[in-house]
Amino acid sequence: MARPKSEAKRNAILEASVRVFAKEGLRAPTSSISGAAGVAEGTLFRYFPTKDALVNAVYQDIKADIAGAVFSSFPRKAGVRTRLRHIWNRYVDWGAAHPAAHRVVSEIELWGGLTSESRALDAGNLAELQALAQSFREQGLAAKDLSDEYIGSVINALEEMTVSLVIDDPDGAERYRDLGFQVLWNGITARPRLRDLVSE
Amino acid sequence: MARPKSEAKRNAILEASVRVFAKEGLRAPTSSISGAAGVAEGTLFRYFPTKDALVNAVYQDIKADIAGAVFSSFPRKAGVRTRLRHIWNRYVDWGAAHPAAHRVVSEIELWGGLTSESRALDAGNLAELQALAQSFREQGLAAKDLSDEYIGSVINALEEMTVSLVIDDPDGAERYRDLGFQVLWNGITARPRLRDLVSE
Amino acid sequence: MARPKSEAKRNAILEASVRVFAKEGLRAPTSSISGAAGVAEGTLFRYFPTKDALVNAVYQDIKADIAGAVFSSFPRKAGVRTRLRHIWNRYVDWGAAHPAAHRVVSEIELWGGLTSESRALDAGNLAELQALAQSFREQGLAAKDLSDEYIGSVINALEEMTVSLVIDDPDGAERYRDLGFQVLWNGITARPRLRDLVSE
Amino acid sequence: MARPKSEAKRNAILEASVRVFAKEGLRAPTSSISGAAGVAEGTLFRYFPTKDALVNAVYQDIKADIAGAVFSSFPRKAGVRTRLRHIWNRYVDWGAAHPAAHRVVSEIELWGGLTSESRALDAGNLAELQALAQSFREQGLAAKDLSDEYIGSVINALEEMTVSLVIDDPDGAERYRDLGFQVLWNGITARPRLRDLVSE
DNA sequence: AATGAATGAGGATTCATTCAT
DNA sequence: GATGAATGAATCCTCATTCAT
Repeated sequence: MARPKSEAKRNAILEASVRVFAKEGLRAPTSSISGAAGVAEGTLFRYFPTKDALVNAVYQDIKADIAGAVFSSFPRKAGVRTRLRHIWNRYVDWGAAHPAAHRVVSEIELWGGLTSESRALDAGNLAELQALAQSFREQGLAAKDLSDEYIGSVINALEEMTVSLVIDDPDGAERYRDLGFQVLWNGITARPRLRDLVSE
Repeated sequence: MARPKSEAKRNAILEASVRVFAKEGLRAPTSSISGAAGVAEGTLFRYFPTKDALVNAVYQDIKADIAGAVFSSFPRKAGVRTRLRHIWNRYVDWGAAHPAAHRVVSEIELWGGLTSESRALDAGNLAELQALAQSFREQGLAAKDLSDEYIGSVINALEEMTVSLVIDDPDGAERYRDLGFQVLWNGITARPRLRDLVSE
Repeated sequence: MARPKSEAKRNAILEASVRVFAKEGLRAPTSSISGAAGVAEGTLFRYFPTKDALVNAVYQDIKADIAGAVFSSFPRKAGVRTRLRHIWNRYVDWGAAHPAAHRVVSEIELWGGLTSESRALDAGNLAELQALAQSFREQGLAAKDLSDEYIGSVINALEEMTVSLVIDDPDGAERYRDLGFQVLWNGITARPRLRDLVSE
Repeated sequence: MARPKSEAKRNAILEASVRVFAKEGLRAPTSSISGAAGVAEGTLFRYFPTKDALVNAVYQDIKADIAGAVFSSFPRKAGVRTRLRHIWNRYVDWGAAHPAAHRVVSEIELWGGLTSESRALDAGNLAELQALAQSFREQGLAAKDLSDEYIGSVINALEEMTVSLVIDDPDGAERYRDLGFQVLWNGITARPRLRDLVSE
């Protein structure tokens, strides 16, 4: 090879994309991104054939980052509550630490140009979430009528809410994180005689 | 005249905007909108001086519509739960009935071009919500540590989640509506004796 | 209508295209053309949706012009030779008078982007030519074995040759025109008694 | 060294150029050509300093190939008709065998970037042709008023016509070749008592 | 000598907005 | 007031060419 296609440059473009998209939205020109990445306009297109492909790559990159953050040292053997709390904390912390990426993911999801491959990436995370939801239900902790999928939605909705609150008010981070988990737990666990069941 | 001539034409443009923006995103050309509205390209700009102004007007129009749907015949004298349930049902039903508008509002909120005037519009709705949260707390129903604002966020997050679920699966509408409210209620009301256990 | 889409402007663009394409080839930028036509860059695309469409329109426009020149006051009742001579003269004269257009048509034909609609336009002219060839043959004038189609090809080939010669050397126009016709006539008419000599 | 290393590579590029130019036109990117030739993008420019130079080289290469095909074992001592027939057959056969190269030459000739050196190459062939025309005329075979140059043009025009017909309809190859020659011969040779017949 | 990554000027096309009718 | 033709800046992407490896 004359010069290998630098991984560093690819990452520079992805990171610049996050920064620029966060500030200007997905309608930011590719030239802003190449500029922010310190490469020529044409170079961007050697790494990503179209702007759409770039956006998809940004999405996949962030999703992989989230998955790494959330599932690294995941206490797979621990009790349901501990595992859920792990995911919760990790995701909220990730969001707090990466507000730009968080914002960009939201915009991309609304965007309408995601490839099915990109969408498939979520399946992994989701599967893990639903596995958790399943053992949650099997232990009789779940309020009746809640499906695995539904529980996943609730977790997700309250995670997103919490991340937004934390980003808007970083000083309240820990409080929001705890409150959110409490609301989540109370929201989805069965109420009557809970104390017997919740011994963990 | 301050107002341009035809209110009907203005509404046609607003409605076309919702349809077109829902399908193509905010990056849809103004010419698509004027076309969909059955007016000439130039006419649009007699009603809205710029595209940004149009987007803001769309936002305000939808928000006003939501407010009308949610607060019309609001049982101001009824109990907290009834009032909350009223808001909950009305909002979810509105979302189910207006998926396009719902989607467009989400995109506009992420968009970054909302004027402060537009943002202020929400204040009204929010005020009502927080009034509700306040009496909710005053009656000792709320889990401790939940501020009015925070309760508003939770309501909002679970509303959005529920609307999305209903739009994706209209047949489950009523079930999602009820489940969502149950999760909300359990999530934010105090759990008499469980506090001890939940301390982590 | 606010302002009708000016036919004059459309023609200005077509004529500028011929001039510019003749000088710079089909790879000339559209901006050169709009500039030469005295309109804005964007205006060109209101009249022709793509560059390809423009090239096709140029082709059709020129072909129509040729057909007009060649078949106006066509002596349909006259003898074969007169009619052939009419076409011959008119075409050669047209080419001499429109060297740029002549050149551009050649390049477009080699280009590979002609629509079937554009190609169909030639059918008209060709039909007329072949009708002529047919009556030519029916009168026993044609050398044996020459099909209508083939005769058409010969006419065309010698016409093109003649036009090129005339363009390169305008002073010899009349001579080339006469010589060419003589070669054509001798080439395609039967030679009563010469067959013996020509046996190879 | 003056010559770059691999003659094989140079030829691979030239042949790939013909293939690619025939399919995509001269506007084909150099990267398509290097790809088709199995060399790196940069390698092409070690053999040909610019794209224009490559096109000129392609032209010269094809022209040399034609000259080889047409004038190898040329019966220099034979009669005019035999010699003309030799050239005719060889050229038509070459065209039939190399439709891509034939097409590419046409496009290059229209292209406008040929160097004078490239144009000069034809001179050789042309000289031979005109020598033929000269002895043709000297033997009193030519119709009066036909210059050597003019006769060359006619030969060329009918050759091109014939090659095109053969490429479009390979089954008719031999027939087109013979017919074409007959038209050519009749077209340019004197007709004994033509004036009687041609009374117009 | 060969490679292919990097470059950036250039080109087709879009679209918000203006303005003549 | 309504229209839609006209505008040209802005954008995505291409590609001939250079140059580090």
